[in-house]
Amino acid sequence: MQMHSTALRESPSRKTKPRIAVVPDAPVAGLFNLMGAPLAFGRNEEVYGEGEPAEYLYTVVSGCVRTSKILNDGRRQIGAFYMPGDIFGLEAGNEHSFSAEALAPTTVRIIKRAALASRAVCDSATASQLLALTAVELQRTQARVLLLIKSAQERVAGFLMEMASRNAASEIELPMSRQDIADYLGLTIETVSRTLTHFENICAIALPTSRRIVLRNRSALARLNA
Amino acid sequence: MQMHSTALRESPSRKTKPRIAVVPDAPVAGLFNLMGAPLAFGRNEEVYGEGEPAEYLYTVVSGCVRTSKILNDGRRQIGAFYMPGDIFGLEAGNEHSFSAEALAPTTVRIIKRAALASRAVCDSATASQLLALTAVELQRTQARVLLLIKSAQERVAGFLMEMASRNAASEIELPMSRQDIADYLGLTIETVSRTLTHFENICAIALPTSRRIVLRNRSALARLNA
DNA sequence: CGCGACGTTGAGAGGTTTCAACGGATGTGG
DNA sequence: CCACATCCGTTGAAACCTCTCAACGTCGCG
Repeated sequence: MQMHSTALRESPSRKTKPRIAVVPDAPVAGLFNLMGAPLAFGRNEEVYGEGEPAEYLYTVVSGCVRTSKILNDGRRQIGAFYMPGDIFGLEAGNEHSFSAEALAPTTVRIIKRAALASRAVCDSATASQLLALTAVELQRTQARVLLLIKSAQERVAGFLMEMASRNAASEIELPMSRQDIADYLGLTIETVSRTLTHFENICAIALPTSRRIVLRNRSALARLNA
Repeated sequence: MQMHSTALRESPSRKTKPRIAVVPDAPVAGLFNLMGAPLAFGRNEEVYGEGEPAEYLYTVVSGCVRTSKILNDGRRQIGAFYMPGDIFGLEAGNEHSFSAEALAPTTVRIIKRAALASRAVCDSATASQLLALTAVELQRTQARVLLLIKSAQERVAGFLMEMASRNAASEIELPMSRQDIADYLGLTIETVSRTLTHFENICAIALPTSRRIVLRNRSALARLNA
């Protein structure tokens, strides 16, 4: 059994107290007119836990959320990263198969699943939006599978491209730690770090800060991504 | 770039001519009352191709289907294996992102997506079945991600458990080649082969034939699966 | 200043791939 | 019916990649 990852290095902190966020509406599906008031979470604060009943759907207003799961051997698997406008909390069953934590100070808005479900029964627009949401999630997960069968370089390059595609800009501010990236890509923190400095050495990227990445040569990255 | 996989070793054959299958209804969602007459495909015959418009949904009546995709570097990625009762052809967009081929002589039944979509607008039962179908697909893909971050042994063990869970019996007849398994798990054919013989050596399985696998010690496999 | 969380770098061990050869099963043609 | 070609699966040895263990550097903060 190879492939080490974090075993709960994160200390769940509840330092940040909930506050009301003043942020323009993110580009979410129309059904989120039904959303309640914004909720705020501090860094590493848990939005919901694995195994809890999945009562709500969430949309990120500001900040960033990761979903994760601890395997029985202690390794951690990241489900996904959600940026402003993204919706998470969707589940096939009635309870969450991942837990969700805020990567940074984050505000989300919630909607009751039950309300959505009952609405979907008569309102086909709501139903099709739910379907579309699930389909998008499926597509992302399939893209992830495509990454995971590749080499470390390709995985990291693919990850950078994915992050860049959300920002449009060529400079990315990563909200997650190296450990998060490693657990997301099924690599170790050291391999991620080494790969990034390798990319810097071949001038594909620049690393002004460890959390800030400038894409110098996108086509080179795309080539590495194969 | 590590990790070699097949580059189109299969020769698409159209030897088998379509015939009518006489098989009891598989345990599929109720909406498949709308299904057309059974269609038959021969070994390695293509059901649909990547990039083609996704006009139909399919359900496997007998046989087995794999979905696959050729990456631009020639490697092949298997999307999934579909057994009798399974439904495939679901797509987020309007065209297939994978191609589908019969692994063995196979019969499927089809339904027009457009018909389903228009029906879903007024019939919320149909809509929720579609949603459930997509959710199941999502869950399977997430399970796949969980496998892919693990070691070769764990992947193969997990694959065997997955196959066994569909058969209930402790003896599995694999419809797919070693290469298919390798491409599904992101490993090489040699690693898959070696891992299987290793499992045989530790008496976790028996291999009467290369395609036939007897599970001798499920808990040992589950442990390897971690 | 010193501590702790985070990130980088190095060296060695281990796992998986690569390249190669072999054996068995299947199907075809003589 | 047998010889042969082909496909599929297995096995071996060496190269390569990633992990593991360890040390060091940086940053923010009490």
